[in-house]
Amino acid sequence: MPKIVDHEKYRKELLWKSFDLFASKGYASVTMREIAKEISVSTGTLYHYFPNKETIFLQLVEEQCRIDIANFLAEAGDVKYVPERIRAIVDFVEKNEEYFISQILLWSDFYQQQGKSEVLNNEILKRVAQNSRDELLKYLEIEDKAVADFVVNFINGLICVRMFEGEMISYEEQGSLLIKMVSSYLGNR
Amino acid sequence: MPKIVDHEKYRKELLWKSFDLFASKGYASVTMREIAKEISVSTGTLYHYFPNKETIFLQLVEEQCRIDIANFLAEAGDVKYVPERIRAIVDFVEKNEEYFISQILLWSDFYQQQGKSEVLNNEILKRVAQNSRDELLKYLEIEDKAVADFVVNFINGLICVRMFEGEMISYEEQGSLLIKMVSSYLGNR
Amino acid sequence: MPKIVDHEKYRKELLWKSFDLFASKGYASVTMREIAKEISVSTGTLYHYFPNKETIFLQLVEEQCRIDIANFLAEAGDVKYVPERIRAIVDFVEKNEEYFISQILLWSDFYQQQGKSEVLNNEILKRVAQNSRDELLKYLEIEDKAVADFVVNFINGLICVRMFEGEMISYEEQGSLLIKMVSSYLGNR
Amino acid sequence: MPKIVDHEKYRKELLWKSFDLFASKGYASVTMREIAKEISVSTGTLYHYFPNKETIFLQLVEEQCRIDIANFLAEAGDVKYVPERIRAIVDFVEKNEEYFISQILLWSDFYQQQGKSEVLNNEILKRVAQNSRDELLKYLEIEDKAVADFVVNFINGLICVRMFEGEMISYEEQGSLLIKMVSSYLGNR
DNA sequence: GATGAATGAGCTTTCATTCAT
DNA sequence: AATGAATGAAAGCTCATTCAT
Repeated sequence: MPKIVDHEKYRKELLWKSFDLFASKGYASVTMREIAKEISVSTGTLYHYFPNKETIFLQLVEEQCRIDIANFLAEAGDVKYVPERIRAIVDFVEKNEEYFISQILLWSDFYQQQGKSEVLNNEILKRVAQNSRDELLKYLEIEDKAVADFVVNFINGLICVRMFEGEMISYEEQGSLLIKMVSSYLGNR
Repeated sequence: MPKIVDHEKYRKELLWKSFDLFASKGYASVTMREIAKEISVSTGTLYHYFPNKETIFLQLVEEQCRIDIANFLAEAGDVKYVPERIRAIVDFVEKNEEYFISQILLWSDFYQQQGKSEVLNNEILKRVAQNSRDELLKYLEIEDKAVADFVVNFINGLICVRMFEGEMISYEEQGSLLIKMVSSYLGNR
Repeated sequence: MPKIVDHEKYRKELLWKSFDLFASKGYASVTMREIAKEISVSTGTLYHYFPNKETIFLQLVEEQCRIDIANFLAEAGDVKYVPERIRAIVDFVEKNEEYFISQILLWSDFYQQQGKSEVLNNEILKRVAQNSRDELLKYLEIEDKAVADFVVNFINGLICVRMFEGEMISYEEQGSLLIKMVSSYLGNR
Repeated sequence: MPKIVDHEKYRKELLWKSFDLFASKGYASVTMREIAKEISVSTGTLYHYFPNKETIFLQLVEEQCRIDIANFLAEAGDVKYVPERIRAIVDFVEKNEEYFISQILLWSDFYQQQGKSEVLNNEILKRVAQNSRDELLKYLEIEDKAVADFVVNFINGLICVRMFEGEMISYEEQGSLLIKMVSSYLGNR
């Protein structure tokens, strides 16, 4: 009998332990040695559970997105009207802005390291992006898919812009505008 | 002081020559040797004109943004109505998507290296971001500043989303939707 | 002592199962994990039966040589005249060239790891080398031992040269020449 | 002006300084750090002059073979008859046996590390092997190329056999036999 | 001003071996 | 006896930066 270890479970544990490091330093500048040290194993052990650095990152992204969505849904609760649901998303993003910014940074860093086509063809990333968007669309319950996409895109833009321009743009103002626009558009159709 | 003039001029020349390399490979994965080779000087010379890699990148970002706006304005021409002006921006972004993605990447990269507060307080970046937005707002000629910001934010979101999700989102669909929304909103006020 | 018998038997079984791997990849580039996987045991078990990688290799070489001779003798059959017997050897070598090359490689590898004197004094290797040569000489049935050695040496050279120079040297041509030389020499004495 | 260094000349100097290390430890077990230390430069400098370990080895083999042949020709001098020329080669090999054995070991080691097809298709190795053989054939001045090849192959075999079986085989006996065989064969044609 | 040789810390990854279970 | 998780030194190689010329 080998040492009794639930391989899968331990793998996920290691994954979570490495989260903070990636979140704070990005993909490229985190070294395998650092990860190993952070999660208190040897580099050898790290490679026993993950074939390479890229895989650690990818699996982390996947795990993490699953949790994000669950968190949001739990927190957002059931609200009746579209405007309130958009508001819930905007509020959630505002509250967790720092986190979402570090997410974009992390993805960008990975993107740069791996090259465009690698990223766009990466099965895990594709699945994660698709899944996140789907869950959000499902939550929004806007029949016109293009409009639902519009909302998601705009909110992404908001994060992105806040990242580089800071307080110049306000969630309150732009969120309200988004709601008005969408309401007006959906009402007028 | 003729010497200084030459120095400055040459510095900018070197900067421009390195542009393509950064645009296509990002910040992190470009090496100083590569830059030197691309612009046909030695690494020593590179260090004579720029104190380090980061500075090259930073100065490049600044130069480049100045030109972007000019390019856009030249290409977009004078159009009478707001919808057409939004369309012009969306088209410009679509045509130069690759370029705009590398812009985001470049900025993200810098962001990560410097830390959030550094970026938001960095004079160069602040000026550049402010300036780009101002020029765009001026071009749009939308009286309500919040709405103008809305348009700019959405387009940023579009780029960002396309970067990670690829063809899943279409400029045509989302651009048209943006125009309809804004028109409808402005008309209804 | 039935346990010991089983142990020994199992050890040899493992040895044989690892043969193909060593033969095709050499000594250095085969890892213990690979061997373990190939023979369907854990690395732990591997170390239970063999103290280290080198020992596996060494014991394999010994086992293998014993079999080589048997194989050759079985295949070669009884032929009457010296030229035909030389031809049989050359043909056998040509047919099993890949194998003989990996033999040389295996031995060289060991040689390098152990140093010259170790090799020349290594009982196992000495016995194996001696035995191979003896069997070959016995098969050749050439009375003049120097001539028999000559044949064996030449064939060794052929393998060695083919290893580094490939198709440049042909078995057909050089084998025929060897036969003519030896016949002529033996006839003329 | 850069530091004045004759790049080519210095490269060869570094090459020669690394010779002993390879000769005594083989290819695989010599590390880049060891080489760097041996020749008193940093690993960075090593990589400034050679793109990788393989290239160092290959260029060394090439340089070295050139010298070997020159040495032999210088030492062998002009001798009139074929038997004497064969004798010269055998004597040279006997005198430098240790060296030739380490050569075979070195090549074998490299062979194992790179894989068969890599070696047989390697342009440098092909050229070196061809060249060495050509020079030897030219020296032998035996009209029948097959016979000349025969001599070279046999001598290679001699080295190879001596390597593994040591004193069991004598240069004196086998060399004389080779000469007799070839003389007899050439005389009888 | 200009060159490119030189540095060496640091990177990801591998692997024989050990040992708790 | 058997397992495979764990180790960590060491491998080949990269790269921003310095500095003698």
